[in-house]
Amino acid sequence: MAVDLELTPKHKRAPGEPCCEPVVYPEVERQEAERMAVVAKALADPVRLQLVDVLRRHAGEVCVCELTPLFDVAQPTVSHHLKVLRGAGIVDSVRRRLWAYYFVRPEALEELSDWLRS
Amino acid sequence: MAVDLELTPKHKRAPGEPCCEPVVYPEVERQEAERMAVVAKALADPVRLQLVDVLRRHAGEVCVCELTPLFDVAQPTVSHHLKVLRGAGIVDSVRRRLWAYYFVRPEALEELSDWLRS
DNA sequence: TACGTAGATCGATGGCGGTTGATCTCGAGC
DNA sequence: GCTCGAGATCAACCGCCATCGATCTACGTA
Repeated sequence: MAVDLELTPKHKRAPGEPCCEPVVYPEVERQEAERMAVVAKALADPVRLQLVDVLRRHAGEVCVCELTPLFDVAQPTVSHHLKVLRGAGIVDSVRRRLWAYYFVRPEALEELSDWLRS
Repeated sequence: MAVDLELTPKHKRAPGEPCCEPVVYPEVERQEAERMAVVAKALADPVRLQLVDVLRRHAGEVCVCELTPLFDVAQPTVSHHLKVLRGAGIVDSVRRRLWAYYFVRPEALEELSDWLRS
């Protein structure tokens, strides 16, 4: 029936042949995909995403003592999340006197942002 | 010393007081953060990110039989990743005859994409 | 020196996630 | 009805991750 050919034109094949030619392929290379996956994984937690949101709205630095009380998690947990974000290159920090100040590195978000927008 | 006041003007306080007023806050609500975190988590794997990349470059549907050979993982693994993406609302699928066809739901990426671009 | 505080680290726990071989389901063709 | 293929599901393994109490370190102050 002609209907079959219209629905799956590429899959008429002899028995034993591979099901279809590889006509599709990813344009993003594996290395790029791995880099973006690292950033996505760092953003894959509501607390971390809100931490980045706070830091992005402040061009300068934000003291950890202002970040900790914003969330319903203990202080070691916030510290852990900030460490994960730093490990992904999304934020960095400086220590001055008693306090630690975190700030965003916007370049780290560019690749994923561009890919999502494309 | 005046230097101290310049470095941490907000942290001069009486003993026992909280370290600082909450002058910063996330603009993204927890619910939005949780929704975006779900999408980010779905993209937090190189195989899934490349799967989405392939599907986004095809306005229509792509047969699973074309997706599976693109990656160095077993068939159940690809099926699992597609299920994760479907669970996050990023893709959907239809079955016709023997084959399953997947396609992207671009709306699912909009919120995260807009937040990253903002 | 002694004490208090900011924040990072440690250790333990419980749950989630990626992977795969085996199996199951469903449709097609003989 | 039988067989075969596409793809989803199952079961199991293993490693990673979020969380938090306890502890540690560095600094400031009296």
